[in-house]
Amino acid sequence: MENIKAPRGVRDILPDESWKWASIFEVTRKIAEDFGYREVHLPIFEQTELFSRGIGETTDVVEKEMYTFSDRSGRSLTLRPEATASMVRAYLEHGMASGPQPSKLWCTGPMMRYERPQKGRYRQFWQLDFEAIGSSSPLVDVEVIALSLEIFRRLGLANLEVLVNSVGCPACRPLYRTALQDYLRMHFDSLCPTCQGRFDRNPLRILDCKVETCKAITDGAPDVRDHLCEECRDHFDEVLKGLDLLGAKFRIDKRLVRGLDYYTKTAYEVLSGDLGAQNAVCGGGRYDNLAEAIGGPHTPGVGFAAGLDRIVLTMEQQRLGFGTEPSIFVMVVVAEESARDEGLRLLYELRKAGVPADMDTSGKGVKAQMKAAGTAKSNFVCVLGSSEIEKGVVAVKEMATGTQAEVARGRVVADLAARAGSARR
RNA sequence: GUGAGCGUAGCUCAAUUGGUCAGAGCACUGGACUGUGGCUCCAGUGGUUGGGGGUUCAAGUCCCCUCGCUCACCCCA
Repeated sequence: MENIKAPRGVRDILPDESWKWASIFEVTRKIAEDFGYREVHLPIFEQTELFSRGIGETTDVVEKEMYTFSDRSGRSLTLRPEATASMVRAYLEHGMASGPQPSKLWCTGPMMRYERPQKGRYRQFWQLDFEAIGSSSPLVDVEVIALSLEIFRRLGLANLEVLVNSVGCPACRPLYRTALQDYLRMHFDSLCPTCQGRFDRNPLRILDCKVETCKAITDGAPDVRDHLCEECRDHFDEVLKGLDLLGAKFRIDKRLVRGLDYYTKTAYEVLSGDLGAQNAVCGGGRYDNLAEAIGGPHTPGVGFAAGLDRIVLTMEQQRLGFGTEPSIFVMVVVAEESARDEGLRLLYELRKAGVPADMDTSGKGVKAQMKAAGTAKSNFVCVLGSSEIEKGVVAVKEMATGTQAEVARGRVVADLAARAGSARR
């Protein structure tokens, strides 16, 4: 412990927690199938330009949060800070536009951002990422949002808030931007210093400032929806209509803006009421300009990223179940040294039969082996000693009841396999 | 990058105004019960008190530096 520790902001997911993650992946994988999304595995690092051009040169992510390095040939590479840009790159690189549209893809894995760690924020964090690329239909926006809500529904998450908004497109956003600036200019002196700094660079961000005085000012600010072009307005209406149709509970939040440049039209976010300041458990929206930004043909797309670390935090906070923690079903206990070979044989027969089984290898006494079986929460113990071997039986003890019975050696594996099978259902 | 709080055994925490203060519980290992767990009792393993420097007769306890953790700002998943 003296010297080498995990770097700041990263952590180990140990066995007591990893099985919970596995159960979330299982649920997610099933939902992906149910919605027709196929899994892809993407590289964990990319050419730096993919992100600097895709996400936007002036965004916080690109300006100060990327892990960028040169490899041995001098190429500039970056550990991915998010998955969407990679997904679109893969879509373009493999000509997926020639397949059925939209291409519905998903992936999971770690993302890396150099940020100050705090509750729910790590330098390496896991996301579930779903993207539908190649369609501009608002029904796809609806599907993506519905899919994310279905994940949370099946996991049992409560106390969530769904915020939806439209951030317009290159045609109408600039007009709104100036309208907003015109309004804010009248109150410029009352804005907090941070917002005064944002005024020119990114006035939309002022809308979600947490300072009370800024909030009061932006309460009266012009609404994006009144400034959307006809196309964006129709699109937004269709999305809202679709969500209503599915009975989705959401709130239109005119303050919802996005930190990444590539977003157009639909923007949405799912907030957890059981996290700290970092309360977004999922964020997404439409990004019709991303493909062009990274050098491809105009290709519309929608998607979302959900934060696994935050989902787990919320689930633990809400004391939700994670399915079943895997455990050893049978412990083989060897009563005497002379029974060790037979014990080993039995152990591997059980394992081959698909019964989770284990055995002590350190030569401990029977009592200690029993205790280990208890700690491992094993359902059964098979005791083997010279007397059992002579009689051709195995003493099978059911740990929960404490009852023990002799079972013929020839039948014991099939018998336990049957019990393990029914126990798992 | 900024601010605040905190760093004592694997875990959770004790240690009066600096003076046997390096401890307890849990966990782990062994024993009481020489072939049987979960209860009880006993014993044992385990810490250069995050690291470095300073003040002092004496520092876990005070001061400085450093590293780390936590929460918040910022930003987002």
